Amino acid sequence: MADNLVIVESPAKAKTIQKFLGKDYKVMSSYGHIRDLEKKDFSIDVENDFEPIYEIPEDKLTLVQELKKAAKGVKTVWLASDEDREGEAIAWHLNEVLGLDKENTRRIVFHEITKSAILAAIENPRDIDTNLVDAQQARRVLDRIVGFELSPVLWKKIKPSLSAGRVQSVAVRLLAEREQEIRDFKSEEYYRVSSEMEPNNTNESDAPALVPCELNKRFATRDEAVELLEHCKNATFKVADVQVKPIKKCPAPPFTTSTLQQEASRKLGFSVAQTMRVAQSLYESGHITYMRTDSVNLSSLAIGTISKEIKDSLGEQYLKVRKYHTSSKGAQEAHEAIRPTFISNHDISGTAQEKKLYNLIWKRTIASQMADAQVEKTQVEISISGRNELFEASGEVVKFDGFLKVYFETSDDEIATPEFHTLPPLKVGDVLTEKEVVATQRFTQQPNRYSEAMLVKRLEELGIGRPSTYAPTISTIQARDYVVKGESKGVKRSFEQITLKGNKITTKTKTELVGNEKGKLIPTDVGMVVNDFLTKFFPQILDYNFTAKVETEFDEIAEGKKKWNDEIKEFYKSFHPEIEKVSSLRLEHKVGERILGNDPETGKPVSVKIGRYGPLVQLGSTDDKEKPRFASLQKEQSVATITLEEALKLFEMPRTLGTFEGKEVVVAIGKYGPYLKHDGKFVSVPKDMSPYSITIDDAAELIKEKRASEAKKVLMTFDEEPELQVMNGRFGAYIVYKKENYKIPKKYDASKLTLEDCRAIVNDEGNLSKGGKRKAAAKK
DNA sequence: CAGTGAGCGAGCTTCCGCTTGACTT
Repeated sequence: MADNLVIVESPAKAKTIQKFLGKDYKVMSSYGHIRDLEKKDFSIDVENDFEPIYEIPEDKLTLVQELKKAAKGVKTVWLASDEDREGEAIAWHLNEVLGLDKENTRRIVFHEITKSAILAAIENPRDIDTNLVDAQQARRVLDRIVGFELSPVLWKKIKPSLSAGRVQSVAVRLLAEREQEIRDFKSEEYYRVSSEMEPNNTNESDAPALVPCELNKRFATRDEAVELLEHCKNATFKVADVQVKPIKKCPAPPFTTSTLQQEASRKLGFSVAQTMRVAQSLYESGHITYMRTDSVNLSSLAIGTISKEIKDSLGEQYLKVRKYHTSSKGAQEAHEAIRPTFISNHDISGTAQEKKLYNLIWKRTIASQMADAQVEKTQVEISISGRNELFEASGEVVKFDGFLKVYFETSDDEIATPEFHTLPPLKVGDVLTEKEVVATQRFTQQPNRYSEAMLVKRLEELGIGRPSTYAPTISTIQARDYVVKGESKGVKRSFEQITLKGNKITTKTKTELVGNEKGKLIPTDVGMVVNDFLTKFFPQILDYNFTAKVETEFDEIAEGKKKWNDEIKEFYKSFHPEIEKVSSLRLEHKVGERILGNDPETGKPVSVKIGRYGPLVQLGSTDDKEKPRFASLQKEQSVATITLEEALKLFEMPRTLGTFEGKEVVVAIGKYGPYLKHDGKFVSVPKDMSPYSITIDDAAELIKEKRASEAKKVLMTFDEEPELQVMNGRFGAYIVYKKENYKIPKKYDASKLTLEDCRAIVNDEGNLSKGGKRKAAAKK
């Protein structure tokens, strides 16, 4: 029986520490928090100094029982949760819930999982820091107040089940404002002039022959650009200036959660959630250190092994030991940076994704302790006789590759290698001849939408959210339908390219795709309307600095300068009346509603707004004797941009097309797009056909096609057993009997099944497909 | 697979931060 119980937050960590401490110590994990505010109710006693009402969540009950039992049997309990606000609170909750007594309880902390760090921690125990715990309680209570008071206002004013919170609402705001910028953006035309020139005295054979360069001025009009090209026909080009400057390039610091998510997104195309899933599995199998961290710090042990690795494989000159400092707001630095546990492992075994991510982490870690790259940058200015504009060219020569070496070593296509191009040797006064001069019509670009990783970056800069919540926040705002991760297909645009070559000027029209963005976060109508509402009525909460402001208060609580309930009371005093006020506001129009005009036929008003099930258009008003008509917006339409004409069109659905085989055919737009209804059956209208212009003949054709493909689905029927059919599905033949699906075992030839075979298959329980059960479980 | 929405009704939804789990085609 061990004399000591050590409790940490993560089971993987527990396993490692167990190895360091040996059998006198039993190391267990709390799996994060063991207690929280009650899930259902507000659970803050406002009248009683904002006393929080805690509960042990159901899924933690057995764990807590086990911890209690373990604590009873030992001399000393060591609370070894992380050294940050949340970790301190976990220690305190454990202390309370397990009923530990002061004599036998120690609080210890360490920032890195190394034997020496843990032994040192055990030598230096302390008491639970109640001020830090109070700072956590303030954080927790504030978030509950904001979330649980704000959300019901949205249910009442916009639509049920929506949510708002200190973090998610600001995340949506960032996206909504960017979207507004894009909507307001007016693209402007300009002309960019570039050229390729050849030095007249080319004698060095291995140097590049051509100088790519660009004019230092953009032209607003085509005429100005053409005028320059005309001028270039007879102009002389001379090197006017050559500047050679040494530049130093420094490696990036080791990964934190947020930078790992950004790099994995850029270089590997991983989503934020995917990165975390893969990193989790690397962590659990012991390949990397903890993946939820805001620290760029490396343990001295790690710096030692990394230095040795660099010296041994690349040489001393590539080594430069560096200490990085975390600059991000609100960082709590309870862990190390994300790094390989053993830097000597250049590769690991695992899935393809695990290998790729590990490789990225390995390179970044190694590079972070390597020498700067020394680059010589040459900037050249080329004058045009008779004009003031200049052509500019630049080239770079790597004098010492330094940390860049680890990128060059493996020429992995997925890893972007920095590009350096060199110039031919040039000196002032050298004369050049133009091979061609090209003026290209360009348009100023609309701002980019956020990718998941870019959003995380921005949130981190603002100090909003924590490493453990970046990925969940992104799923929440999508689950609420505030944001979709989507494609904006972009539009084709043509542009002109005017080329001067061999004293001739020619014009070509080319096309390009603009605004084509994949996997970007796009706010929905609901997201835009909710954001407008929240920023208008609760500007203090939606303020980008709100979190930073409350964080400084939490810091003061942690330092013992302020009492947490006083701070919360102060906040509540101003916040709660706002909630009451806005909640009882009688608004003339529904939030986000737009009046589009009147229907020319009936004269009734047409409006667009967010309904209980999403965006809709309304024809007629509720005060009218006649009930108003409603129709949902189509996927590509939006509350902000729909016109009266487009809205009126929506009311044309559902529409009766005529009759086919004596039964009515109706076209309508449903949840899954346009469809036909005929004789109680549904047929989808293909994407290339418009439901507005479809004719009864088209419809009849579609119905027949559907029947034909249906017929192919049924392979066999038996007169004796009408409830049994052999069907042709996506994965081959299967049997349907009394609405249950059965697999056909391999020993049968599916095309030659007899009724007896089928009965035998159905009677064997083992052939029953479990598909239905899984769906039922997923619904929960 | 296949719209609903304007008022008698019943009760539900929701926050942020810690941490993993496991019904398998």
